[in-house]
Amino acid sequence: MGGLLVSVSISVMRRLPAYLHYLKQLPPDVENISATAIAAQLDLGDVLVRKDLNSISGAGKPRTGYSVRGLIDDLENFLGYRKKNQAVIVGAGKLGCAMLDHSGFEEYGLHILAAFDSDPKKIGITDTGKYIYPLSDFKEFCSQADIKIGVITTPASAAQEICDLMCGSGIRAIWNFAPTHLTAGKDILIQNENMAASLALLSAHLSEMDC
Amino acid sequence: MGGLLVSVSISVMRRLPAYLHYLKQLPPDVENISATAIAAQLDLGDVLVRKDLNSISGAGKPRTGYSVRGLIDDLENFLGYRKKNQAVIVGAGKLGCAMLDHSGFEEYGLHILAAFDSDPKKIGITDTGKYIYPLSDFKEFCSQADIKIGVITTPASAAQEICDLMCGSGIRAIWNFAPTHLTAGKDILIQNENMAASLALLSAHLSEMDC
DNA sequence: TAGATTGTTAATCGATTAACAATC
DNA sequence: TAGATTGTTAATCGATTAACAATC
Repeated sequence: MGGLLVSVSISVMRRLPAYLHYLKQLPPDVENISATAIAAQLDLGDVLVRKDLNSISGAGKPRTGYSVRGLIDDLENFLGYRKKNQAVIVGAGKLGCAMLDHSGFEEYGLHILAAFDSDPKKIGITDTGKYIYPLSDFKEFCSQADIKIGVITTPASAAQEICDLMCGSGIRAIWNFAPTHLTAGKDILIQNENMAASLALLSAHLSEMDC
Repeated sequence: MGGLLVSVSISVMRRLPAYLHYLKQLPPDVENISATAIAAQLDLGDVLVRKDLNSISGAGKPRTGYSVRGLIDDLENFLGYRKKNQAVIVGAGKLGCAMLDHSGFEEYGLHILAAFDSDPKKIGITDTGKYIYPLSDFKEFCSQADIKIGVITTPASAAQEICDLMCGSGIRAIWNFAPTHLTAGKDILIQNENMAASLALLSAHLSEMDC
């Protein structure tokens, strides 16, 4: 039930999950760890790690380092992994269904309740027993369940329309997998999972090596 | 068959696909467009757009702007979307299969040939007719087909092992969806699709709003 | 020509790193 | 105490923005 009001830059935020993951896979008998050790494992500078950790935790002690347990606690709280964020998906294609049935997001506090699709053939129930509802039920469902997070896995052509629908249904944060730029009011966070950019970076790396 | 050897920072690279997507969805009668117009649509600064475009294309003309056609050509070539990059997936779970069957990556020049899994129950053929082979065939397959890109969609626990296998099979660029940090030789590009970080950003945005 | 737009050089901003002081 | 490690202040680096000159 933290609620610590610390604000941290986006670059820092991106590294925090990596620290947490590293700490969690340490053998259970490791009680303390130094920033230098973490940095070496994750290919980062040691001062950077110290600064990052210091900004969300006060747990570091000279000579001994950081308490692994304490750091995990602070990271999980700060990252919201101990909250239960309810979410819904729009777009029950392959990717949408894969995400709906994927249990791994629970670990990060994301609980995906259901998916919605405009295609009547998609309506039904998945392998893991989750429901796919008609898109017409979307707004009602979201306000009933007080959903704040929406995931878009539609084709690019439908994404902006769905984005608007989400904004009109009380959703405040959107995780967008459609390869397109979405516009929404500035109190709505749009987090793009930018696969096209990732692919371009892979391709560029290969081209570089050809020379 | 471009091959222009321009190198561009990662931040620029990430924006290029957004420009391309915007240009492609313009009505076909728009022949020229100004950096200012693009910038407004994508919530970017106009000078930034001009600099980005200028670094990969020489097509800008004072007073008229950029040729939409010319820009699309230059972007597609630069981003490697017109190349055919062959790739394979390891980890034929929900996400792996969704990606294997997803036709959308072709548009970005990524052709996913097949998937591999260590679980014998997963071996077989998908809805779209692609094969899932036993992991033991992986190395042989990659060298035969001269595969340079590997996609990892295994659980975190198996990811490093698969990463090593890929490196030993001639793969030069890895697209990692497992939530873990991978280490490989520095001539191998590891592109992490950092979902945990995305989720943390969504969660942080919601917490901020509670106050 | 005048005006819109590009491209470039200088200024600003933010993030990372280096140097060092503080502490157990 | 001496030494390892943290945390902080100053320096560097890179990316973005502002100002302006060049061009059609």
